[in-house]
Amino acid sequence: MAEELSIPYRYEATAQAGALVAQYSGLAEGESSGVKASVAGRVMLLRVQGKVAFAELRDETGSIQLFARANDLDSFDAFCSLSLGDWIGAKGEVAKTRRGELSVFVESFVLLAKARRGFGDKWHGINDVDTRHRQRYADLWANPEVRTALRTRFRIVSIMRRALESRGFIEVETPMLQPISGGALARPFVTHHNALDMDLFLRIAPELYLKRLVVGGFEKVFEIGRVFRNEGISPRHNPEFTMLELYQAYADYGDIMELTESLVNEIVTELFGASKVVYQGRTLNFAPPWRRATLEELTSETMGVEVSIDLGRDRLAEVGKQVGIEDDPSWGPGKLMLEIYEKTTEASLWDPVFVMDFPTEVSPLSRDHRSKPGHVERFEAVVAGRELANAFSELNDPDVQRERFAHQVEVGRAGDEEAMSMDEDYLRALEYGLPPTGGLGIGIDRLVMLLTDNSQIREIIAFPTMRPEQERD
RNA sequence: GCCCUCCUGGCGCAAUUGGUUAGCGCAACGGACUUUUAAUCCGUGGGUUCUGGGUUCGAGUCCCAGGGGGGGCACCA
Repeated sequence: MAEELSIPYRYEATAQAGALVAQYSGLAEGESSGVKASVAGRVMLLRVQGKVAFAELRDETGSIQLFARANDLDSFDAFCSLSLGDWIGAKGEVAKTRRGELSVFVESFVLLAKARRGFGDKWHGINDVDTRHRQRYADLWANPEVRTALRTRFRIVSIMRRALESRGFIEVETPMLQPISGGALARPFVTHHNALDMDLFLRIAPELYLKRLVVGGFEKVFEIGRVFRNEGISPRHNPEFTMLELYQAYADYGDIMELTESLVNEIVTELFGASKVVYQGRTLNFAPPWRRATLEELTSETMGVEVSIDLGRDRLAEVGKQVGIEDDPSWGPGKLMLEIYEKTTEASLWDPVFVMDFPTEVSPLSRDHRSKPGHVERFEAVVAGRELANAFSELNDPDVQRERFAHQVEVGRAGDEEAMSMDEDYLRALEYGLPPTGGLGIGIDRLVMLLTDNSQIREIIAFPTMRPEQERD
């Protein structure tokens, strides 16, 4: 109780560890700066040696040693009985010890919070992946690289916001609870509104609402936010993840390609000072212009023979069989083509490439290609073998959109749980007129993985989805 | 959802072909030490080996079921 009462409600540090180290690392061994500083942070190590004691204090910016002597510090005994993990504030002169370690020579200190649990082995930290993800608060301290990666994540989002705003986009918010789940092909989470006594879906994409805003007169909008998909968890999938979606009136997918490569390159350059980054031991070059090639060209390249939807369904089914795709009678040639591309080609693409002109069949919200029947003006930006972005010239003809929805409804009746539903309100919006519009979606988590050299999505999500722990005591 | 694999004190790890009271380091607790760097030295306590069954004279080790984790497949971003 006494201890609890003695813990202050605030503490004013005059310096942070990182800044002190940067400023005074030039001191000679045994030399004092003559400056007093107060620092606050967590005790990471403690070495008591009779009438002197050394502690490593870590704050958000780094670590600095605390040096305490019984002669100079009245509460020396209390200092020695600190636990690893305790938060303290300490004040004293900044100087180097005889051994040349920059330290705060503690004249007074105050306990800010007691750590009643330890942060694992002081050398190995916490290794158990289960514990690390369930107790992220401890993981973040025990394994500083985790905090570094998350900080990079938050910074990427921040840079992205600024970059978009500087291009005249405004950030908007649209419903997460939606009566109709649309804008992507995925299974939604379902929840219930009691007062309205109706089911609502957690959004799988903000797309259809953002385009409604364009109908309403917002010409350049973006939203960075969480979407939810009721699918399996894997090293690359979390049920909730963060997407950027943006829409630009009067633009087509060509404009969006230019925007995408410049936007991503701007983020990379601001983070690393260059357009090249190393991912999983290989260099990735984000410098524009990125390669542009059609889905069919790229697939033909890897197959060594011409592959396109012009081959017709039967020929494509044969090609699919050759590469190990088992045919599904509900698929048309477009879906087969996409399957073949994904199976044979996508993973082999390394440096950023715009994979263009998808089959209409698999792109219910994209506008028909201006010159290639059966195709839409859609691209995916593929980096390191994975889709990073998905974009298209938006379909703005309400009649065509209605047909596409109708086809989706059919597919859904046939058992595809990811099919879209008819969205009459969205069609009504289109009937008011959606100007030619280019749209883009970027998976922020995937981008962060690339830029933090992580192959595991869990590592760059602060609190990844997990099964609850079993109830204990 | 399917397949493979892992689960030992707070943390990191051990335990020979199943064989005596399950070891070690860190942390904790007590003691020594006035310039340490994972400080060192002496001492102490702490585990129903994920849970529940089973095989066996004997199970941390083998078998079955369940729980949780990880990887792969499927699905997707």
